[in-house]
Amino acid sequence: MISNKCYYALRAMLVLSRHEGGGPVTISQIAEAKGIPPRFLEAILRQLKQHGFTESIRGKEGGYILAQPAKDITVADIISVFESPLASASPVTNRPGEPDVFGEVWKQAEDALTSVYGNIHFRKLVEREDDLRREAASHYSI
Amino acid sequence: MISNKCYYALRAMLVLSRHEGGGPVTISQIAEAKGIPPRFLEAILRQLKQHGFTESIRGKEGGYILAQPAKDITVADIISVFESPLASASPVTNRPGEPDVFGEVWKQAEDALTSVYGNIHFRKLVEREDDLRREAASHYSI
DNA sequence: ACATACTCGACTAAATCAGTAGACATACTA
DNA sequence: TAGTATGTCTACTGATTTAGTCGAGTATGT
Repeated sequence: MISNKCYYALRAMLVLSRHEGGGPVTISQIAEAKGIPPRFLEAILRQLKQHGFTESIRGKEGGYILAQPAKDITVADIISVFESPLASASPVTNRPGEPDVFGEVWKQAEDALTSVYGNIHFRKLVEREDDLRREAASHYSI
Repeated sequence: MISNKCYYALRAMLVLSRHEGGGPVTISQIAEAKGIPPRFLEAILRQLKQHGFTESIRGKEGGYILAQPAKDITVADIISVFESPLASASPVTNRPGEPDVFGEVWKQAEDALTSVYGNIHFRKLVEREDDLRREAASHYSI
């Protein structure tokens, strides 16, 4: 299960990706666009910055921009900032001598998720968002 | 991330699968074998019973047995008892009119996990556990 | 009757999640 | 150099979930 915080982060990254090449986008603009509590978003964007996915510009005309090209940042990159391991790897310890049958299961699951999340970058998501908007519009015009 | 509770459930099911065809196994035996807090395990086995994966026999010589053949119960079956959706589907609501770009992503992730967890049944896990034990034993005898 | 099991509902402590608040630093502009 | 619009940092708080625990019951075999 993806947390609220992580989902906010993904949607904020989507906004920044859409503005790639344009000027910085402020916290308030993103918060407004996506309906995210601004003070919470602030913490999220800072965390993304610490992991090298966003850059910030202070002062008037400031805001946030992407620190990397949108086509190089994947959903997996962002998720792993907020959710420790992609898939499981339980905290409880087995009995001494108990064979770890599930270890391979978790590994397979993690690989499966990585191959999904790791292949979706934000450039693609922006395009997909455009498509969805067009679909929604044409739905009424037919 | 798989919770402790769910991981306990999986390991308990492994014990029951190993005893498939034999008599019932008591809570204390399973708790002892896997190092699970007994009163907690009790709740877990009851929950598994309510979902049709275990059966209980009361009184002396009682205990728990599988309600279905071990080869028909998958890891996905057990996980979905304890963790609501296999993959995400966030609780936060989008802005009205905001296209749901991530919906398809969650769906792909869920499918990927289902195809991993849904293809591992407990008969296979028991065999795998045997293999691991043999490997560990041969490691010392070489 | 008695011992050995499972059954049920309520309870609690600790951790995590979701979000808030206040004081501060920086940068542009007049 | 004052003012305003931005991001930065640390700490805090309430709600929810997780991980158990407890006490009093119910069924079964001998």
